Amino acid sequence: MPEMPEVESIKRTLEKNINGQVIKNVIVLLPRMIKYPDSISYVKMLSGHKIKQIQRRGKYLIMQMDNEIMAVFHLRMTGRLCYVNKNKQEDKYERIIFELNNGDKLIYADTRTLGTLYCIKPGELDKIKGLYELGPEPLSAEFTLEYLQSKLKNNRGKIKSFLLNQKNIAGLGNIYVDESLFLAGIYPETKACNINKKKAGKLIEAVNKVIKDGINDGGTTFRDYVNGKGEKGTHQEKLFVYGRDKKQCKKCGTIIEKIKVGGRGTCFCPHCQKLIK
DNA sequence: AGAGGAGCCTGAGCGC
DNA sequence: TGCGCTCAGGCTCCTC
Repeated sequence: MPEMPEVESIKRTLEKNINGQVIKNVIVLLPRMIKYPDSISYVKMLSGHKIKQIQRRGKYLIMQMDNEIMAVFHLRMTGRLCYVNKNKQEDKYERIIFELNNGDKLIYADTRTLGTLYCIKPGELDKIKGLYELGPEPLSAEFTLEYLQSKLKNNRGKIKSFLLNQKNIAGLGNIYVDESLFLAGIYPETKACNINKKKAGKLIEAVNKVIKDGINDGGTTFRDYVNGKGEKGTHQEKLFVYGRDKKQCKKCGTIIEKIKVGGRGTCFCPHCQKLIK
């Protein structure tokens, strides 16, 4: 389940191989994955054009083309974007194939087919609402204590739901949110508006650390995630709470518990993470 | 307006 | 062995 560190790892492993390459042809095996415009226009807009560079924003991957077109990918849970050379055998879950001029391929594969692909012209960013409305990135200059406090103040929902909302902070998903809340010592059902300045500062530190460590480890692989070369990440070995329910907390030895918060499975340490009232 | 829940999807894992 | 159920989770859409 790719979150920001996984998508960043995909970007980094792909860029060396695809920047400057020309897309010879696009084969759309599952047209419904193309959300905008339609699959026929999608193929036309990209075929014969050079990939200038690949960028990441939140959990989105963006291929900038030489004709000012942007090909945008969101991998959701099981999407994978891999560079493969001509002789590699096919993946059962291939959905979209980008044939490159050198004979290699860029493959979009997706088991559960929940990923979304778009192709937009300059000025059409608002066609992708989720991308258009993204909040600041962790580790960026915009992700400040003042910003976080101003957002928390007006939010009466739970902090876990707040952190998962991409309009507040771009790129966090279930794994990194649970880990961030553990590091900050905050119980996931704490109301966002109850988090004071000191705790908000801890939360920023925690989010930044978790994201940075995740990127350095090449992402977290629980099930499907692989980078642009098809390799797994290693950050799963360092998780404190996610996927560790009924196990001992690595800090205090208390048994990690699992509850549902806003419909999401949520792991936490009942000793290390306190409800703030 | 903001919060919460359903739905989209397929595969893995479980109990019977 | 196999059936049916639940869960996994990012995001959009809908309702309250």
